[in-house]
Amino acid sequence: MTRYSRQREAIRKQLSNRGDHPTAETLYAELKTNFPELSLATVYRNLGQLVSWGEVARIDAYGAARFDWRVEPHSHFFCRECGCVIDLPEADDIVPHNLEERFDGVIESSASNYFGLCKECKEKSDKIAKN
Amino acid sequence: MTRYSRQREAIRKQLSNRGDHPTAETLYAELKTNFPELSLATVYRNLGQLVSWGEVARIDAYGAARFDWRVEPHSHFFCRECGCVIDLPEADDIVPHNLEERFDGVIESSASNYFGLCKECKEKSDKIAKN
DNA sequence: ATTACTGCAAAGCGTTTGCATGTTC
DNA sequence: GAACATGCAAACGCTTTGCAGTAAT
Repeated sequence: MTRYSRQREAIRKQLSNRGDHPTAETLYAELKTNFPELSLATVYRNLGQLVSWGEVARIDAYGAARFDWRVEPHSHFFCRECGCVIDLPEADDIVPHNLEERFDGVIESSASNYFGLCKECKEKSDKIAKN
Repeated sequence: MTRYSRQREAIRKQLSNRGDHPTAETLYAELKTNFPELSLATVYRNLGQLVSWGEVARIDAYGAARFDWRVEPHSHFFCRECGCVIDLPEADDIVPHNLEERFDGVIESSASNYFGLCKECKEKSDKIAKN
């Protein structure tokens, strides 16, 4: 059976308070300030549990995994400049019609990833281009 | 300038001969039989170059990266059972209309990933279910 | 009292890098 | 002979695991 743990509760709270998609390391650093004895392994272990319980989504990003409080399927944008990950305005993780008919296996889920420059990085590069 | 190398040529050939999406390790193991002095680092270095030259695509899969001779954008299916990666019948990596208008950055590319059971694994699990 | 959860450190995996040597131009 | 490419091993970054101790039920 699963038991209460202060650490898990803190991780849950921290992740739900942030709207974004922190890495385990980021979460760890933040929690560590008010929780000096916390260990990174505990963060990973708890995130793993939350994911397996369907409370949290794991975004297998390029580099370190990111964790997302929003579990409903939705798309993500990855900025190639600053590495940030942004929720896209609406879910479009819909399997295109015909695809399932023409594919011989079973498609259970899908994820669309978009790549480019986020607003901030776009503005920065525009500025540089003007000079 | 870039120079000829037997190793790079062998990697190119091996990757283009296979229709699938091998990992660096798989490629290395295969080439090693006819090329005993080959080093894994060389495989990684050359794959990296081929990717940066646009000759090969890197699929940042879950676990180890996979490499794909097909560079035109197309979707991939990941089997949760055997871990295989399959090209999907047709490219649908099209940025949904409206999305670019409602997103404040620049979307340069996208990738759709599908997850589930491949044909073989589906048949296996069907068989087990019948017993 | 039982057994889940913790912290720590060590190991794991995939990948990259430093360096001396070999190869291509 | 200049510079790119190689092989090897060591280091890397992210993540998991083994273990002895702590804490929740």
